[in-house]
Amino acid sequence: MDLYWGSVVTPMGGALLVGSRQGIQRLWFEDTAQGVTLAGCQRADGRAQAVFASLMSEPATTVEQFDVQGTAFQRQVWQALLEIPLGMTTTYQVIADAIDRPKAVRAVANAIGANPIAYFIPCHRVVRSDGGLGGYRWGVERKRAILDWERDRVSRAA
DNA sequence: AGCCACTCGTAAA
DNA sequence: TTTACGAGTGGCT
Repeated sequence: MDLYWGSVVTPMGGALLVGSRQGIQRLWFEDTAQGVTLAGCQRADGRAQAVFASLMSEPATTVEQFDVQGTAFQRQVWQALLEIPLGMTTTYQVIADAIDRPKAVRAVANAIGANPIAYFIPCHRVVRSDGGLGGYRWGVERKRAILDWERDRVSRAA
């Protein structure tokens, strides 16, 4: 199997990263990482941190860059998330339209909630059509914090 | 069968 | 204007 795991420090707190030779499998924020199974994984903090750093400087653009498991529908949704630019937000409805399933908004939201790779598959950039923030598996406060942090980063770069 | 990180139309305050 | 509620909707367990 050849799975490794390690702790990494993200701008919004510690996280657990699990990966294989094919790429990251999961990235979970530590304070809500209950349920993550590390059985059969070798601890390799250095490797995890290197992969993390590389993704921070060069964001992924396709789901193939990760070793994620999911249904065809979920992978399609996650791919759409990777196309949202840093510092921008979109809505659940826009994602549903983008994958050509305009009526499956709710299913899209479920798929987004099932995203196994926090932050790098940017589910935090999806908000409600009515202007509300929507939900976040790791707490809406963190969702807001990530969005603020990203906007700040973009404005500094400009 | 039942659960949802949604959305829209309608209605009441 | 804002808030509340019902129904439509579809993937997933």
